[in-house]
This record gives sequence, C-alpha cells and structure tokens, in this order.
Amino acid sequence: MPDGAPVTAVEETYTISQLAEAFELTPRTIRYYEDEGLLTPRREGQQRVYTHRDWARLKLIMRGKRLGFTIAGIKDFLDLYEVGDAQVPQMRFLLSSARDRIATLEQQLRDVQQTLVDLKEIEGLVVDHLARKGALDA
Amino acid sequence: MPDGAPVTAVEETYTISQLAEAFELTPRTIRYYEDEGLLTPRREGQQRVYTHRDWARLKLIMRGKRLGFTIAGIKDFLDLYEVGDAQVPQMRFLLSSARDRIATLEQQLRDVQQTLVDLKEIEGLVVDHLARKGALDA
DNA sequence: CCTTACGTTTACGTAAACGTAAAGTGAGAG
DNA sequence: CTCTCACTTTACGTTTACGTAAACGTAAGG
Repeated sequence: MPDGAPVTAVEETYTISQLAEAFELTPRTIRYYEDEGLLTPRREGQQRVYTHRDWARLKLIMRGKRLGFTIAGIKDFLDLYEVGDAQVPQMRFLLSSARDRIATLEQQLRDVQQTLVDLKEIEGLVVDHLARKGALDA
Repeated sequence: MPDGAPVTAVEETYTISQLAEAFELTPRTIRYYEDEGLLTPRREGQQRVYTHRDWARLKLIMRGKRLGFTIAGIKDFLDLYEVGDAQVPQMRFLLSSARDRIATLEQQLRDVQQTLVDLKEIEGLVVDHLARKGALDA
C-alpha cells in the first residue's frame, strides 16, 4: 500500500439541493437546521458539503418531526447519539435525558395504540353503516 | 314517576377554570379551542357551561396534542367521532379520513418503536460506560 | 462576454398556538 | 352599596419553523 494512501475510500458527498430533494425539504429548511445546530456541514469555498453522516442525521431529524418534536428537542435528541467522549457528569446528564425521553415516548406509544383502537372502531362502524345502506362499492 | 321528571339525573357541569385546572391548561387556551371549533359549550348568561361531553373531548384533544397533531388536525379527528347521522357521501369521506389517519398513525407507531430501540441502546451504552468507571451509584 | 444554474447571506414576512394586558359584566359577601 | 372574584371580550404580543424576496458569488456552456 503506497505511503499515505487513505484507508477509507473517497467519501461520498452531497450538495444542499441533493439533500433537499432526497428528503423533500427546501434548501432553506436545511440551512435553518444548520442555524439551529442540527447540522454542521464543512465548507468548500463558500458552498456547503454534506456527508453520509449528515444524511443519517437528517433521517433522524425527519423521524423526530413525524413524532412531533420541536427542532430544539430534536437537537437534544441528536446530541444523545454523540456519546463517544463524554465525561462522567455529562454522561449522567445524557442518561437522565435519554430516560426522560424514553418515558415520554412510551406515553406516546400508548397514545398511538389507543388512538388506533378508536379509529379502527370508527372505521368498523362506518363500514357497517355503509353496508346496511348497500353502499359499500368502491 | 311524576309527570315531566327527567330520566337522566341533573348532568354535572364545569366552569372554564375547573376544566383548566383539571387538564393543566389556562382558560385562555380553552377559549381558543372554542374559537377553533373544538369545543362548543352552552352559555348560561354570558358564562360558559361545560358538560362531561366537553370533558371527554378535551381528553381527546390532549391526546392529539401529545401525538403532535395541529389544532385543525385534532378538530378533523374529533369530527370523526360524530358519525351518528351522516349521509352516505359524508360517510365515505369520513371513512377515507379515518383510514388516512390510521396510516399516519401506523407510521408513527413504527417511528416511536424504532426510536425507543435506539434510545434504549444508548441508555445501555451509557450505563455500561459509567459502570466501567465505577460511577454507577445514584 | 453573457447567460444560466446553483449556491450564498441578509432580512423581512407568515401561520399556528397560545400569552398577556385592558376593560367590562354579574353574582354573592359584608 | 361596594367590594371582590370569577368570568367575559377585544386586541395586540410572542415563539417556532420555516417562506420569500433581494442582492451577490462562481463555475459551466454557448
């Protein structure tokens, strides 16, 4: 292996509009996430260069949004994934944050399940009602 | 049974601040929900009088909020519970609305479950890390 | 060189979900 | 009658999560 050759292949990168299209966001939104500290792409000249790591973060961001979290809440959540080099006091904080979030998510899980039960009952009622009227086609 | 006696007992009612306290909301918020058509209390003079039905609706509203729905979205959702006297075209619409919502909730269910998996893994890592440092007390 | 395409910063605009202050109403206590 | 207290309406203020317009940089293509 020649001297100084990088072990990892040339990492694939993305422009802001590639990310935007992939996630169905606008560039404006992605820059906003940067302002809020959710993404920190490097610069090449003045242009932003995104890596596969930013891609992964965006996936988490989208999931957080579907779950109804605020951007600030999502940032806190993303920080939990950065456990690598934390010191003990910081770790204790992370642990308690993670556990808080687990608790609210478990509440949310119950809410979703109960709402699904409700909605499926409604669905049954409506289907039934339509059947009695012989209007169940389509 | 005496003439004209009501079959149902005198229904229990609530003032706005009773509801506010019970659900940890402000009266302002509850009036706002009325402006948006989520609640329609009757009036006694100028005062709002809430019944057990409004109580039930508020429970659904709170659940909707925990799930991250918008107020307008929650209103649509509440309307689904009013299936009683709908006509066939309206029912078809209700059915499709309910099914749409079921779909997004099932996505949300998957999101919550996956996030819980992630977070519990993080929790495990952190606990582990703290253990190796012999800092697991408290 | 000019245009086109994509990127950038700066900055004001907007919708949603309330907060908050101002000013008035009605019923009961003293 | 006055005071208080809870309730009311009206209306402007605030935060979040972007949209949108202006003005500019830069590289590629004709």
